[in-house]
Amino acid sequence: MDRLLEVTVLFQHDMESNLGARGLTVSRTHLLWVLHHAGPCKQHELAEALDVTPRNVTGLVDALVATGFVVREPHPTDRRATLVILSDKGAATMEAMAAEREQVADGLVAGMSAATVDRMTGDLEVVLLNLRTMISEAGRTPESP
Amino acid sequence: MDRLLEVTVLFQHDMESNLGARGLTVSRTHLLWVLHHAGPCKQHELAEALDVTPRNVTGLVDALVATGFVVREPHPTDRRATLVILSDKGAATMEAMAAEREQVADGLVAGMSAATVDRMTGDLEVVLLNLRTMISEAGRTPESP
DNA sequence: TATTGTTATACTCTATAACTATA
DNA sequence: TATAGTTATAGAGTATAACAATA
Repeated sequence: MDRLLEVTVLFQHDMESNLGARGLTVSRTHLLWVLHHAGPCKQHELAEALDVTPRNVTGLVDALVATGFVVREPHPTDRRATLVILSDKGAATMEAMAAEREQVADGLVAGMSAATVDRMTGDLEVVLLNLRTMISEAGRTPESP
Repeated sequence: MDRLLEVTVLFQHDMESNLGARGLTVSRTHLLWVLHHAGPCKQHELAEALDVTPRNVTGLVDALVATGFVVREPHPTDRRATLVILSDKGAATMEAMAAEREQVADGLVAGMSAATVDRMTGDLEVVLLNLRTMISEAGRTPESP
């Protein structure tokens, strides 16, 4: 199972490098990702989607506005709320990332037959179920780094 | 390949919860892990092992001393350096974590035959190689959260 | 009264740069 | 001069609590 951890760590690390080159961080990208899929959102909705406090969203959106990835607009019907919307730059970035994502997914299974990939996917599904079961059952799982 | 990411995210999240319950963080545990395997270290050595600045190690060790997981001792031959050593509490914690780790590894593949596990391990090895190749080749890999 | 977002404050991880004590 | 660790400063993510404006 150390393979899994190793893949995890490498992936994470590489991801941060690439985002950094684009002027983004993991958290901010996560927020952009939600906007990309859900469309314009209230900050409150973003907080729920990211499982983070509203205060935290304020900071992330501030940073994304400053770097031009999103814009704030007043909510049409609720004057307490603000809508967060992808800018042209933000939308283009998300498009590019989605495309890259496909490439990477293909690259990861390079040299493996479709059957093998399906098989591994099924195996991982079992692991995922086991993991979920363990988490909900007790709330244990250890260290590692 | 989304299975992989999902496993990754769940794992990470659960790990943080458990460490938090013990009064630890991922970074601090990583440092303890190095001490557990390498024995007493100079802070400089820890900085290299964790791939982090010496200044950062100072902060981590400060926190671990304050919470009683490690102690600082003068280096026997180099009076510039300090040795960081696991306390009894720290050592006991690492032992417990190592044991739990085995349990979790078993739990992850519960219901899978030994042959299936071997097969999946081999598949993941290929993925790992592909990932390494992609990283060194260019330095690309995308987002995702 | 309840909700939305903000200011205020604080903790953790991380980095660079400058400084002290030793080699 | 070079090395080990520290102080000083800064930026990112995160959290709680108190507060304003609006429902």
